[in-house]
Amino acid sequence: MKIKYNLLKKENSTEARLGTIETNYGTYETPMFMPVGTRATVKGISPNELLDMHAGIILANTYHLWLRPGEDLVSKAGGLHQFMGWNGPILTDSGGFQVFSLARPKDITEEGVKFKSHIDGTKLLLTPEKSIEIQNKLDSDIAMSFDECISYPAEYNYVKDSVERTLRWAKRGKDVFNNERQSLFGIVQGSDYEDLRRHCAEELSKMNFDGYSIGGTSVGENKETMYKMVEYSTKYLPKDKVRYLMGVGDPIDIIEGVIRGIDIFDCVLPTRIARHGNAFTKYGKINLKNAKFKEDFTPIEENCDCYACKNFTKAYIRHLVTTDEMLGSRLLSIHNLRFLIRLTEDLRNCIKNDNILEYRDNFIKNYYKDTDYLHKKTKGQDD
RNA sequence: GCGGAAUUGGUGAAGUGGUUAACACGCUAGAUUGUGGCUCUAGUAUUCGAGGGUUCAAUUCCCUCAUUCCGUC
Repeated sequence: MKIKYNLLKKENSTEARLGTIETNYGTYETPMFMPVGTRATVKGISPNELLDMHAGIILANTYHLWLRPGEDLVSKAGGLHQFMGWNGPILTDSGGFQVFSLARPKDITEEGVKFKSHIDGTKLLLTPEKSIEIQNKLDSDIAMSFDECISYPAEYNYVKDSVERTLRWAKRGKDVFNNERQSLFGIVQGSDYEDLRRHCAEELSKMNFDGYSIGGTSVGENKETMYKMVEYSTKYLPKDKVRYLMGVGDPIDIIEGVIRGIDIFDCVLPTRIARHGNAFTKYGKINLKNAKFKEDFTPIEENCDCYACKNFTKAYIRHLVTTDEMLGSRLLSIHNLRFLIRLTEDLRNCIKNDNILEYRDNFIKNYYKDTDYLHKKTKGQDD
C-alpha cells in the first residue's frame, strides 16, 4: 500500500501537527524520529532493541546498499525487511546526499552524478532512474527522489539551476516509479531563498508525491537560517501529506522543526555522537569521556526509561567508552535514540495540549547555557 | 668490593654546544545534523637525576654524588 497521512490536530499557536502515518507495517504517530540504519543496520542496535525504544520507521541508504551487498542480493534475500530482520517500515534515502558529500560540482550533469566509490574508487554513475530502480529492488516502504543537496552558502543562480534540475530529476524518477507497495517522496531544495523553496515546493506538489521532504538544511548555515529554510518550504506544501525534514536531529532543531510543521525527522547524530562517547540529556549534551564522570555512579539521566539508564551508571559507561568496549557505544546509542524518540512523544502531547512554545522555551533554558545558539553554524569547525 | 653502561614528560622514547626539546601512546578538552572512515581538531616537559665546573652559551663536554641495570669476586 501507499502510505497515508492523517492530520489529527494542529497546535493552536504554531504550525505543529499531530498525525498518524499508515504504512505496510502498521500505523505510527507523528511527529516521529527515524533512527538511521545506513547499511541495513542501525549501528550496533538490534531490531528488538529498536522495538524497545519505540522506533517506528527506520532509514536505510540506497547508495551504500547498492555498493554492498548490492540490491540484487537484498532482493534475493526477500527484500530489506527480511534481509535485516526488521518487521517495521523502512525509508530508503536516494543517494542524493552522497552528491553533496562525495561528488564534486563538475561531476553533476543533467543525466546524473558521477561518483568514485568510497570503498575502492570505482567510477559510478547514479541517475534518478537508477536510484528508483535500486530502491524498488530493496523493497523499502518509502523511496526518496534523487535530488541535489547543495552546500551553504550558494549563489542564487546556481541554486535556481539546481532546483530546476532537482525538479526534472524528481519527474524522471516518478515516471519510472512503478511499485504499488512503495511510496515516493519529493524533496524540496532552494537553499535559503524563499522564492526558490516556494517554487520547488509548489512544482513538486503538482506532481502529487506520496509525501514531501525538505532537504539541503544543516549544511553550514546557522540555526536561524535553517529554521527559515524549513518555514519557506512547509508554508507551500499540501496540508494533507506528510513532511519530512531530512538529516535533522539536534533536539532543539527537532522542536523548532515540529513548530514549523514537520512530521518526520531522521539523523545520524544520536548514533554518531554515541560512538564518540556523547549522550543527550535535558541539561545539554554530555561527554562521558570527561574525567568528572569517573566516579559518578548515577545514570546518564535519572528518570530516563531507556535500558542504559535503567541498568548502568555514568562511571561504568565511561569505563566502557574509554576502554573502547563496544557495549559503551551500544548503550549510548540506545539512550540517545530513546531520548529523541521520547522528545517526539513529548511534542505530540504538547500539540494535544496546545503548549508547545512553553515546552520549547523550557527545554532551551535547560539545554543551552549558550544563549546565542541561534547563530551557531550547523556544520564546520570555524568557531 | 671491583669493572662497565645508563639516567630526557604519565609511558615508550628521538635529539643537539646556541631561536618555541621530534615522534608515538596516554591524558585533558572540543567537534559531530538525508553516516566512507570509533573519525577529526586542539592542548598537554619554562625543561633534560642532583650539585659543581669549562664556555659568550650546556640537556648536550668535564668532575663529584645519587639511583638503576649488567658483569665479576
